[in-house]
Amino acid sequence: METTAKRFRKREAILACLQGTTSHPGAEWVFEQLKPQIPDLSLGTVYRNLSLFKEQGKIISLGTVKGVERFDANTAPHVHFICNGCGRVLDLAQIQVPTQLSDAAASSMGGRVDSCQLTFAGLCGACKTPYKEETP
Amino acid sequence: METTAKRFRKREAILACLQGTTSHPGAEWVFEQLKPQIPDLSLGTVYRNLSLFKEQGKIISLGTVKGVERFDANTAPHVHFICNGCGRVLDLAQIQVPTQLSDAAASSMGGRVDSCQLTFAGLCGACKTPYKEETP
DNA sequence: GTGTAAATAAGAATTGTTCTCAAACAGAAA
DNA sequence: TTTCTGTTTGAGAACAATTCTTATTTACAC
Repeated sequence: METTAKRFRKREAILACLQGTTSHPGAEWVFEQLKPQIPDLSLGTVYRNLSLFKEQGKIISLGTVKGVERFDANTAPHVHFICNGCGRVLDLAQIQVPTQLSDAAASSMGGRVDSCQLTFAGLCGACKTPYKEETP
Repeated sequence: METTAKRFRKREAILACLQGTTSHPGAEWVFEQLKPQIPDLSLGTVYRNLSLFKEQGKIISLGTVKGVERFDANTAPHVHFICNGCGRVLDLAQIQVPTQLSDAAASSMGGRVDSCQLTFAGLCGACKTPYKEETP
């Protein structure tokens, strides 16, 4: 029977959805993705569980892009690029934040550094050379 | 009469307020600061003008911290530290993001890098060692 | 004075997110 | 099986930050 996954926890589906994409989506996107498979999914459940995963450290928040909080199931420290054109968030896996920067940060303000986020913004390859956009 | 500047543009007051602080505030904070001097200031005006300044490049947005967008009139690239204890945002003027990182970012994704933000998070000196009393 | 375009106040509308609560569910115990 | 108990959920109300609308005010040119 095809009663496989649908009867089980939606929580797992939400985490799996995030783990199965590199698009650093927001809650709404996850909801839209899962809705066809899980028609009785509620947007509130998506928010609730994303929030839970964040607390548990299973996912991280990249902050809000254009008013929407974006998430990443890749919890390893890595660098991001936000396209101001299309809003996409890309991983820049090649780039590492030098550890001496973290050390310098900690010592320069006498506190403790728990995490760091390096984010570049600009235009991605596709948006850099766009089709001509007209205002009517 | 002391009706000198207050009857003139609120826009200027909003920018000046942001330029006169290092606290990386949000719209509400700016509004509260100016309200005593400009009693008929509207919160909408603060939002509108912050948005305008951002567009014009006169200020930058640090993104949202706990749901509130924070701004900085210091448009020179610099590093920030967010204290998870007290929520303050500090400048780490001593630290620079190596330019080769930006270059690497741009070339690795074939786009254009317009800005970068390096943000550390953790506990500031005060929050790291709480209740440390000074000698009386 | 009149005309005009920019800036504003006030608050309504919008939007992303959180909260409430009753119902559904999963698993343990009887 | 049936009952019990704590967990998860759907639906939508509530909320807060931000944006939008509109009528009014201002600055300035004529």
